[in-house]
Amino acid sequence: VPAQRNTRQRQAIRKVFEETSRPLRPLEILDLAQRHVNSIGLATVYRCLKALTDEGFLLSLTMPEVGTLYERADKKHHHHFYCRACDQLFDLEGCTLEQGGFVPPGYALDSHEIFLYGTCATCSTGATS
Amino acid sequence: VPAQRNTRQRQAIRKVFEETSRPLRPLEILDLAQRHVNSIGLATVYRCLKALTDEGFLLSLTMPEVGTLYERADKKHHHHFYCRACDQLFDLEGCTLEQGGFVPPGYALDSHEIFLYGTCATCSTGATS
DNA sequence: ATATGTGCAAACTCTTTGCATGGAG
DNA sequence: CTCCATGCAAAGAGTTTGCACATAT
Repeated sequence: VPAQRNTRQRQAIRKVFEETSRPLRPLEILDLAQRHVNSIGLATVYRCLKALTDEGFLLSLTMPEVGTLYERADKKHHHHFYCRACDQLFDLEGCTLEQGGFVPPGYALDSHEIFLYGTCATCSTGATS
Repeated sequence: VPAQRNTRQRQAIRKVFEETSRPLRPLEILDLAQRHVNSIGLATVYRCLKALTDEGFLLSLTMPEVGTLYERADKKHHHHFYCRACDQLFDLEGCTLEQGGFVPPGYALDSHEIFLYGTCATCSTGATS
């Protein structure tokens, strides 16, 4: 990770995530960051999001039907619940995969998606690529 | 669902999915469909995919890092395992959410994503929209 | 015969990149 | 003073849409 300059733009984006814990879309981030540095452009937002993700401050999250969002990386492992009614994303405490189907009381579950990433049996075994 | 004409293009796309059970990307579908009807265009592929999804023949699946894929809707409920090594998507038997962390033997799990969709407690309770 | 489906190209959205200028170190 | 980061605009991917023509019914 090369050294990062502490520009006003980068500070502004950091501040946005210090002010908000919910996952944010790039355009929301641009809008919120412009309140601190009004000349900031979308390309800079994208570049900073990438840099902040690489340096471990942010995590990116691509949610089917919703798009790509960014959130702080220092939250503990969790998953997300998207409410189609209010178009908002909620963090879920704990991990459904480990805990067996935990959904907060009062939440009505329509559907779910589980994606697993790794190495398949064939690739694990022999192949050096 | 309005009546659908049984065009050669639509037949070709149906045939592609009868020949392959793994999830396919739009460009792969175009390529495979062109073997049956070589004049078919990408816009038609997209329109047919939408129509075939609406009529329940296909399901679409947007996988983070991988993109949007389509697969036949008549498979039983399952999830997917993406192997980063071979860039292939595998169907998983059964549902991890219900069965508690099932991963086939030999598969090495790097990471996972779980997305839940529905209505949150607040929206469930009062609000008529 | 008639209206829906198709093919092409243009439009759109989201994201990335090239280049000249600005500012952190 | 030097180089990295920024802002803008253009370029790319992926997907959708307008329009004239083809074709299933």
